[in-house]
Amino acid sequence: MKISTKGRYGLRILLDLALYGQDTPRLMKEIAESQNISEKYISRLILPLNEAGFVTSFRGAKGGFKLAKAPKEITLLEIIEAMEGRIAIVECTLNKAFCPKSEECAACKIWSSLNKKIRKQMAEITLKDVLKSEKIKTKHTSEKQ
Amino acid sequence: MKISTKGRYGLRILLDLALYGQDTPRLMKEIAESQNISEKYISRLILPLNEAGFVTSFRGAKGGFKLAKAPKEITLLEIIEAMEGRIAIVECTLNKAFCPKSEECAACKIWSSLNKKIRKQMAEITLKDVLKSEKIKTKHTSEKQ
DNA sequence: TAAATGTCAACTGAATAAGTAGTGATTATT
DNA sequence: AATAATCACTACTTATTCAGTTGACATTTA
Repeated sequence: MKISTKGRYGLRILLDLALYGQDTPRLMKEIAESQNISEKYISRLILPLNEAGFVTSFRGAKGGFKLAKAPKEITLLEIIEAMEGRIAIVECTLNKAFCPKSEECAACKIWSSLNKKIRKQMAEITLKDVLKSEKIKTKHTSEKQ
Repeated sequence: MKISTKGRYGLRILLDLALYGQDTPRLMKEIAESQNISEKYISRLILPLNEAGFVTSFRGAKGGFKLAKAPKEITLLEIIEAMEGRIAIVECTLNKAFCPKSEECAACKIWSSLNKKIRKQMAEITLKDVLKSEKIKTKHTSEKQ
């Protein structure tokens, strides 16, 4: 029952872009330094974020990344699922052919229902909410998002 | 974001006891056969369930296990946490010294809040709920196993 | 007292996750 | 057009965790 580092880093990258990448594109190098993640690893992690439409990439000199959507339009669920694939707390939620015994299936129903609730909770949290708690901490600095 | 087999098997064992172990103690061997798990593995998995007070063990000949509580008194949260330890979808929920950067901490707040919600959801589901969906399925057969 | 049971620790193999290395393609600047 | 800076993608290595087995030991009822 853990969110992988992929998922966690995905959130941090988007948070970083929301904070510092609104005007000019933000370099992977900058994200890497700011977030203390190797540049190489960032370059791998940012790919699915791009694919999911959360960031826009600008190639060439003066290139980099910008957030492609408003923070309130990006949910935690979308971020995590972009990074880790669909959330399924047990296998049979995704793969129905996974249950051999009937008892297992009774349990499966419960797992599925719980899975649905968890995904719902995650869909109700947006990047903006994360930003908010970030801002409270740094509110003196008269900074924008 | 997966429930481990330990947790899943824990639920299945309790479900099995709730269904078939109410009158006479149920043998590990029987649980093992019914649930298609090796007897040896069962013997390891049932330990934390015993420790948590969900089952009572009877030693010696004619021994075995019985459910120690009413199904409605056993929550999914308790079962999983007995089997896997406290649920913490990210490490810093348990271990505050885990956050080096401020951005991480903003994220941490969100993770903690989500973690709390997930645990709440799981605390609202009891073994009785699982039993219910099991019974609906097998109500024609007037049979067990 | 012996057969049947539960308790416990140590170990092995498999699967997954985390992170690195390197190569190629694209594009703004000069 | 050349170049330097960027993103895009694949293959690989290492570390960690998970799943399950083995086997010795302790307890208890018929």
